[in-house]
Amino acid sequence: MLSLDYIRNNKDKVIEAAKNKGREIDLNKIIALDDQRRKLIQQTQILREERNKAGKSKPSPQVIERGKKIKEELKKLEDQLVICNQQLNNLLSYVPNVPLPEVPIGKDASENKEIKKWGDLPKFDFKPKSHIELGEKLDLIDLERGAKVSGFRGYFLKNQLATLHFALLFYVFNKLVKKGYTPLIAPAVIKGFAHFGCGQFPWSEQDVYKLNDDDAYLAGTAEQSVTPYYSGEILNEKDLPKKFVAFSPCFRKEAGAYGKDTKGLYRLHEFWKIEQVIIAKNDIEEARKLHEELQKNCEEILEDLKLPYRVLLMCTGDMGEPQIKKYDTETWMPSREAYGETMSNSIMGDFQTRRLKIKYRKKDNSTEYCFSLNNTALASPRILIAILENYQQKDGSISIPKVLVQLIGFKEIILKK
RNA sequence: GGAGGGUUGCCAGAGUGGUAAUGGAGCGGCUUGCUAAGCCGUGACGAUGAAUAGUCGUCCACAGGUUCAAAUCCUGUACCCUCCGCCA
Repeated sequence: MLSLDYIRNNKDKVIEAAKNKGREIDLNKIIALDDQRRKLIQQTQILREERNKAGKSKPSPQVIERGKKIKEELKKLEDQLVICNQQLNNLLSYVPNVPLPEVPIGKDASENKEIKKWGDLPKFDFKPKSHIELGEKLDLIDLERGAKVSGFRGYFLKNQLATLHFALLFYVFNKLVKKGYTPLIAPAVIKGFAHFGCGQFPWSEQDVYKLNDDDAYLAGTAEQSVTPYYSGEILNEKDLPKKFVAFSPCFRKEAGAYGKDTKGLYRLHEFWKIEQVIIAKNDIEEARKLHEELQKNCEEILEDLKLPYRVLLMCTGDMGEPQIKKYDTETWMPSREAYGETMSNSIMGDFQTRRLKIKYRKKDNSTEYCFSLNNTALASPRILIAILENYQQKDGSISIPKVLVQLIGFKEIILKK
């Protein structure tokens, strides 16, 4: 959410940003509604002031008569104000955030900028298999029974791969805990306000699972439960930034992705993630530094795992509505003969914290909305694609990344007779 | 699932129809002068304003209702606590 003051003072910027993000907004309508809202507020305040003054002592019959009149007039104005606020908030909730100047302007993924590449692509002196083939041969992934039991995009991870999955999650979780991030096991069942606060609603409602008739939804990422952790609170400046590493199950309907990535472990309804979330001061330079820190963390993880990756600076057309700057980190996946997205690192400015009412008290005693940031640390099973395919051997076995061997207790996955 | 109790500012806590006591913390200021103490100020949000000035309004979990007037009375909802039942 942008503030009305900001919108009024930066009309052209906001219009330009929405255009670059491919979103339609009607700022003139928003400003007209805000004018109307202010007028109604002023009118109600005058009447309330009169009522309050009359209420200071026992009223005379004339004052009671006048009071009845005020009550009627107020009721009319307040009803108008409710409608006005509803319309205004509805339009306002669709206004996307304004990207930073260094963000390239572009229509879609083709205009993202590659800014880094790491690691040598594996050279196989045999025909490499996809993770699906490897998973079937070594009895590590059961997609058929997954679909039978869970439905489309369902899966079982099995045998050594199930153990590897846990080891990866733990390795990454622990790595960030050691860096001073506060560990959290975060809920996956969350209320609507959390989705709205993070900017998932109103734009991506079709991608979220709703539970029965309650105010209960499944989270698509721990960002949606951890960012609202401090909602409605005022934090102390000296306690910022708050850095979290959170584990949670993640659920996505993938409603807009029918027919895309329908095979294997790439696009799933249910997966697990270690997420980094930061609540920081309202300071863009500090936010840029923290953004780089989050980026370094996820790159270190891929380097520990010795997986080749590249980093993209996302263009305006391929970033989400709340974001002002975003890096995607993509990991090499031999069967795709391409890098596939495994991490996504964003600065949100005060867009989410304004919706969630997360503020902090500054040294001069005034309050200010915080900034929020988040980046994936590890998403599994997707990352398993890269591990299985990059670590496959000529004899059909799969070696294990060194950093995990101690944790997991075996060095390779081999075909069982 | 059943029974009862509760929700007031950063915290504690008074307040049963006339518009939020009091104590403490933190922060700021002043004074004294040194293992610290005392005094003063300080809730959030909104309208108006150049203003972090003043004035006014709103906020006692949330949403409605009754009333000239609601923290206070009524209804609904959420959450917390205690006990019983069930349970990984």
